[in-house]
Amino acid sequence: MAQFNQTISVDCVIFGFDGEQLNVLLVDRTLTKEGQEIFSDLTLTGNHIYEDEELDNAAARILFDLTGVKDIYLEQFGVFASPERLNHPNDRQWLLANGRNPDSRIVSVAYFSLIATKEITLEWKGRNVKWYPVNSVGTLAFDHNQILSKALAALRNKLRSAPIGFALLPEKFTLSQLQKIYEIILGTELDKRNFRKKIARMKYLIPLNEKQKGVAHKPAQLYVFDRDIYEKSKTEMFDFSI
Amino acid sequence: MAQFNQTISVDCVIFGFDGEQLNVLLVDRTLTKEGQEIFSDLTLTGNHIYEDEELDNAAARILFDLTGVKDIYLEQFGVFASPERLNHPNDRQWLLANGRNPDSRIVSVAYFSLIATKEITLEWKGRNVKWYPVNSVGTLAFDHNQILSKALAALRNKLRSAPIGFALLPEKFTLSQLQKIYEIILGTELDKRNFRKKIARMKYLIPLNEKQKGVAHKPAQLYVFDRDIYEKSKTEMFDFSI
DNA sequence: AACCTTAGTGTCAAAAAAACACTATATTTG
DNA sequence: CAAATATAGTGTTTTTTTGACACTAAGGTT
Repeated sequence: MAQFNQTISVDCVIFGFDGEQLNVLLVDRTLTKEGQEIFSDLTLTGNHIYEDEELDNAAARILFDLTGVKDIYLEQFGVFASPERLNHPNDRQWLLANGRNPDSRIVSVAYFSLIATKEITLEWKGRNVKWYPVNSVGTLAFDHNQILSKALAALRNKLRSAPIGFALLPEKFTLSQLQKIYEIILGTELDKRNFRKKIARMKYLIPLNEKQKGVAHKPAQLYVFDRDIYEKSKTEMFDFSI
Repeated sequence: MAQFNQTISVDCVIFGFDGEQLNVLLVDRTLTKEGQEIFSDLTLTGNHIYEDEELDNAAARILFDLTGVKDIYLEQFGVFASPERLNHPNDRQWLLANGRNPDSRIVSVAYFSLIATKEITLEWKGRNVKWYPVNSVGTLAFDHNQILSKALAALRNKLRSAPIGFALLPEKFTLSQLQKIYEIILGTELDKRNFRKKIARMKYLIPLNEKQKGVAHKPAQLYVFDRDIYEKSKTEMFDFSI
């Protein structure tokens, strides 16, 4: 059988939470030529992998280059390799402008990641990378709308079965903040008392001897997420569902 | 950034159920030279993709070549691309013997699939392809043990949330056969009455005016799975969990 | 001091899950 | 042909989980 070589890239759907809404990190690849804007649109963050690099490491590297943070939650959720990936009039032009062959298919391994936006500062390095609210993302380049949509589905799925929401919060957080994450990602309102009943079962949620300060209302108890306890409890049981 | 081209293959973890245990389709790539066996070991079924082929189509093609059956349940569950994929002393030799470059990494998109073994006859086409019980699979070539293990996890996960078990049964089946599939794949015993209570809710499970014949006990009611009703009910609700 | 805002807490009803044992009907055997 | 064997099929009770629901507490602000 004939054997074709393909270019493989890793695309990261980086979700960020700012306390109010869910955002996604996008690259503005607006191209200007002699002061004139040729086109303007957005892509997910991504890059090629090195020849001898693990896929997971490539995704972590891309994330590190953008955020300067390591050990971030990352999960592979799919591969995309449609030959008709160029779904936007600009795509072909952009590939040519970047020295790529627009006729070679790009196989894209997709990861999603969660970050508390306040915990990091974006390292732009000349690229135009910004947070955009997930709800108001318009048309993206290539098949990136489809990838984003699958990423959201995978995120929701995962959030129901594993305590990944903590990655979107600062180290110390309140239960109301945690609840808001569930509400925004899952797109439903949750009952405060029922929510607290459930998370009371999670032994890896540790209350601190510390309260919120400087808020114009009753200060909330602060909690931390104990990863060690979680890792141990994982083997014992499967107790997380909202 | 430098751009490396990679060989992409699709690996299919084809699960088969024979009424008793869960099997997986493996290729025996025993190599003999001048009548002497050089080595003997097993791999998952897989192949390269064509240049302009959708990944899903490539997986379906591989499956069709082996089984002669189309429209089989297939699901992508991961990508594997460790540079250390050659984990067996034979792997390098085998790649050389098959005209492949053992130093170029193979990126492998993995699918799993479900088949009722009795419904098909394997089309060997000169290759040595057989069913092996999942429980007693030994060391496989490359990273195929890892892929198989992830496939099983994905299968269990999927079985809990979607009615895919029917793909492992003949068209007409009994509730006891269905229950056995759940028990064997999930690795737990299920209560007969509770199981039947749950599946009674599934409107796409249609009882026939037909019973088992030639069995030395009370003959069981036969059922069919109505895919159309299932597809409709999917949009209405999410009612499948065992 | 009154007000505003979010934190925090318990009960009851409904639904779902889990435990549990006997009768029915076909074939096979003695 | 009577008994044995093997699996089919069927309801009730208890326990657990879920979902609905409303008031007091404690800070800061006006």
